[in-house]
Amino acid sequence: MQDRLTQADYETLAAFRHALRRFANFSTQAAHEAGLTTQQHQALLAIKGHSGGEPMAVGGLAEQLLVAPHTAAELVTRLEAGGLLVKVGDPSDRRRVGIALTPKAEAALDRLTLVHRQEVRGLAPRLMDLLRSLDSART
Amino acid sequence: MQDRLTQADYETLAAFRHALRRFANFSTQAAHEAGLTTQQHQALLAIKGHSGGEPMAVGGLAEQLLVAPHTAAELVTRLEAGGLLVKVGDPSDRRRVGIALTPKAEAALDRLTLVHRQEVRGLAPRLMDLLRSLDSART
DNA sequence: CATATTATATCGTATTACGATATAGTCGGG
DNA sequence: CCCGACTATATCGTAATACGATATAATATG
Repeated sequence: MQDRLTQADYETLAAFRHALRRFANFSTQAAHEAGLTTQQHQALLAIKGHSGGEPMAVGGLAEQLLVAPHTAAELVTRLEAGGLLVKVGDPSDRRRVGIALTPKAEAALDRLTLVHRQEVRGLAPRLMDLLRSLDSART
Repeated sequence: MQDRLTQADYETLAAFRHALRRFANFSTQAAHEAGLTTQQHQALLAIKGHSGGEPMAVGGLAEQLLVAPHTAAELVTRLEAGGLLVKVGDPSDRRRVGIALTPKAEAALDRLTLVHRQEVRGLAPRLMDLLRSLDSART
């Protein structure tokens, strides 16, 4: 379990990080081509992928993106300015600000999600290999 | 292959990105506790994980980190100032600047790599599930 | 030997997440 | 029913860092 590190461990972990960076890079570029920053794209995806019944609020977005609530608030402000989402008041708790995607955001996200699914599918075999390599030496 | 997107696709992809963010977050925090930024940590890992015979140069580091060469040069400058690496001249091409880890860097990287291997091992099952989910609907 | 190309470095700038703080709304005890 | 504690969101100034444009040095090519 906590056996010594080998040079192969360093190499595998380096390759793993490299693969993650390549994916992040691909994603950032795809987002930019759609006129979005990668954070904006990931915010839209988090909102769309939010399965709960209630619409997502600013705080929930912060939680999904692992940023501070006030950072999510800033992000939402920029997205709203770009016409990608609208704020909807929550009658049951008027502090909360629900957020909903606009058709423009849905369209952009749809395109981005298609190419991302494609990319992840292509990436998967290599990623799985690396994950297994890091695990295989386990006692 | 290019079948329609379902709500499940959005949710799986959102969960995948969430998992990646959690890993990135863990890594950044671990690096900070070791007195490094995450880029510095990843630079050290890339250098250590570089298997080629020649020592890694600034340009090679840039390639591994997917940043512009001059960004890698800045990063190297900061790492050198922190006593984490030393530049070694290349006699065969005096433009090139080889980079080698100091014992201090080796020690920090050793500790970080152990906890990262642990974290990746814990992360692997979930990640593999998500990767398979994105692939399973494939025709 | 002049010019193009490659490798690294410098400088100013823009983006963005954060800390500190502010405002608005909710809730529970007395 | 109202006051203080708490929660949700928002604002502002700041720091970190990757980038574009550019510079310098070394090598390669014709």
